[in-house]
Amino acid sequence: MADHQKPPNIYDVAHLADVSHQTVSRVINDSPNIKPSTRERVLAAMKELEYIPNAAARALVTARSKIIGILITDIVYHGPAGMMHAMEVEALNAGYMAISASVDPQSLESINRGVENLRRMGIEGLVVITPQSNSVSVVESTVTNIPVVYIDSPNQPKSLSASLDNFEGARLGTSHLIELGHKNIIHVAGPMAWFDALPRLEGYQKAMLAAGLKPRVIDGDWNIETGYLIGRNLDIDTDKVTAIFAANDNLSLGLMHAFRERGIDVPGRLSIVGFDDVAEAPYFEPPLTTLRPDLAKLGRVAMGLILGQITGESVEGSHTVRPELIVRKSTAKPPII
Amino acid sequence: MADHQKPPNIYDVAHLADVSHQTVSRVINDSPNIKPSTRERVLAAMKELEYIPNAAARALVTARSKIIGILITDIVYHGPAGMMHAMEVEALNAGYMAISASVDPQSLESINRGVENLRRMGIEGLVVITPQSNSVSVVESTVTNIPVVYIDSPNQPKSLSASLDNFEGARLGTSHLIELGHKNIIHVAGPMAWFDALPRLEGYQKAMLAAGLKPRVIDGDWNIETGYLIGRNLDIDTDKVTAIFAANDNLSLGLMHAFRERGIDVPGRLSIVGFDDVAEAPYFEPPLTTLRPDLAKLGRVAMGLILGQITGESVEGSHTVRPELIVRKSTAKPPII
DNA sequence: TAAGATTATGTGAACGCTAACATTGTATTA
DNA sequence: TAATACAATGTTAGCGTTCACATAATCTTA
Repeated sequence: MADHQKPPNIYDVAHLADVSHQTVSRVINDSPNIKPSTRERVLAAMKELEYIPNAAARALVTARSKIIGILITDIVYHGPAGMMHAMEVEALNAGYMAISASVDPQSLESINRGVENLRRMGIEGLVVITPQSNSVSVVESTVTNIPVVYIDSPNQPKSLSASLDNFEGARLGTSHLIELGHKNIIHVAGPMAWFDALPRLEGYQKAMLAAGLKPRVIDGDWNIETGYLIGRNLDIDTDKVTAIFAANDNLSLGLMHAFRERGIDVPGRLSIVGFDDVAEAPYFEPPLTTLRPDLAKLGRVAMGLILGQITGESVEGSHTVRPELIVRKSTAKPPII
Repeated sequence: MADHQKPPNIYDVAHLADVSHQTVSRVINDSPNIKPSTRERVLAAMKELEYIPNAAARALVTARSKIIGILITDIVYHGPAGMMHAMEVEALNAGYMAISASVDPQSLESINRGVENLRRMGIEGLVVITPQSNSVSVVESTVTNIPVVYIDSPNQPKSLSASLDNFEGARLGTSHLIELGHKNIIHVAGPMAWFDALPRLEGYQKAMLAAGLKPRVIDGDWNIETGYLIGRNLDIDTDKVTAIFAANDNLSLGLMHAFRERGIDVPGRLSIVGFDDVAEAPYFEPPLTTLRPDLAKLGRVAMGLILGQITGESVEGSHTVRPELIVRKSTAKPPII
């Protein structure tokens, strides 16, 4: 309540340390050719005054905000905390600050507003987390003159991207079932408006065809409820289905919930593989075999790409992070039918 | 790849619109006393040049960054996306940008660094999401001269806070069990280093005592695994335990997992109430009765408090958000033992 | 229509910092 | 010791805004 005095500036520090303001600036920026004793005097003065450099002034004169923007076009399924944190740390290590805006992927206006706000802050680069198709083009057309990196978007020649190797993950999961001896394996696919869904489908198909098996796909989305409904209606006897590769853990959870209701034993009668390895997966009933994506790594990679772009180290192509197969109790050898 | 020319400034716009730079500034800031025709000319010029106001320059001269900092001291359990999003939107509506830093609550250095980084950006206010005890004092001593609001911290007379009404939530959940006819209800508590844990315990106790029942508490933490271990070892027969109020959904999930292994029917033999209403709760086996906190609202409230502080509308005291009881299948009348 | 009030616009300075150049001090070499 | 190099520091200007003030244009009202 007492004194809301103006915060100290570089001149105040200079005055106290009895040097020019430029020398203070040099100390702040670790310039060479500063006498150690001088540096210490300045440092002491900064400490005494509790001096904090004014980011705005610096950004104004250098034309570099030291801020990276993160545009999150979907909040529920993606952009989990771990990934954000990883990105933040990566940025910080390079002297950058990360700032995020979450927008509604369905609304162009929302996306535009988000981008606009980030740009107003003077971001030097942008990471776009956009698991859905429509958002990309909007961003692409809106944001020019700063580097952009996409997470989870399909590889686009013109722009950089970091993505999960969904194809390989799906192949891995499906192969696991095939190796156990399953022949009739269904894939419950994710929504095709999402980038992740298609390569997961393709990875499944690839593995099936490679083993001489016939792929069979049921359309789904990412919701537990959908898995549940599919599970309730699925006829597993006609085609002697013994395994399901679901496009994500939610679907798996819903499926298993339905099967339990129907008295279909997992994995005795039916094996299930999910995708995502959500935190609860080990405690599903039964614990779920699934693919674990290293999202933190994905975030790090993406941030690394952006920083590389900014500092001019040209990095090319698209970078991919491979998920790991986590085998739990939801998969077993097929029953003899 | 073509022209990386310097972005246009206010003078460029002024020139094109044939007015002074100050008039452009007025248009940007919606000043009164601008002739409509002039405004339109300026607006057109801004559009043509794709002019974006330079936030740094503005922040420099106004000494207001229009940025609110959010310090997240724990990333795993809290600060879920929904809350962040709500805060962001709230800030945006007031013309502010939210910027977050996530830090390790165990490391004072990490906390300090996080605060430091935020302050360097010139934040005008700070929201601290700190469900653990130790962090608060650090922030309190470090951050002076800008308003701070705590989320989920205990009510502190000197600083503002927004928090979940854990006490009331716990009372609600316990009362639900009591109303069903349960007498021997155990509380599996959360870790006491977390602010949320104690009021949940107290709310449970209050409800029990009010009904003339004897509280019985088992120490836990927030982890599924812990719930599982407790569930495996719990003797429910000696004391004729018929219900458990767990401090969160994770514990409930672990407990139920253990009970299923042991052949203890939920809710036939044992009723369970959780806390949090995680997304998977409806698909637990059985679907979990739990308390749903409106985290988005909590975020909104907190951001509202900060903005109020900044704009000078003094808001007093601490604000609380009451969770809602969601009754599902994990609770039923007690069995006759 | 002249005086005052009000609306609309312009001018210069300042915010706090760094870049570029200028100057001084100190060490090195001939 | 003088000439030179280089290290250490200082001086000035400018980044793109808004603020405070000054001025010009227009509207009232007597």
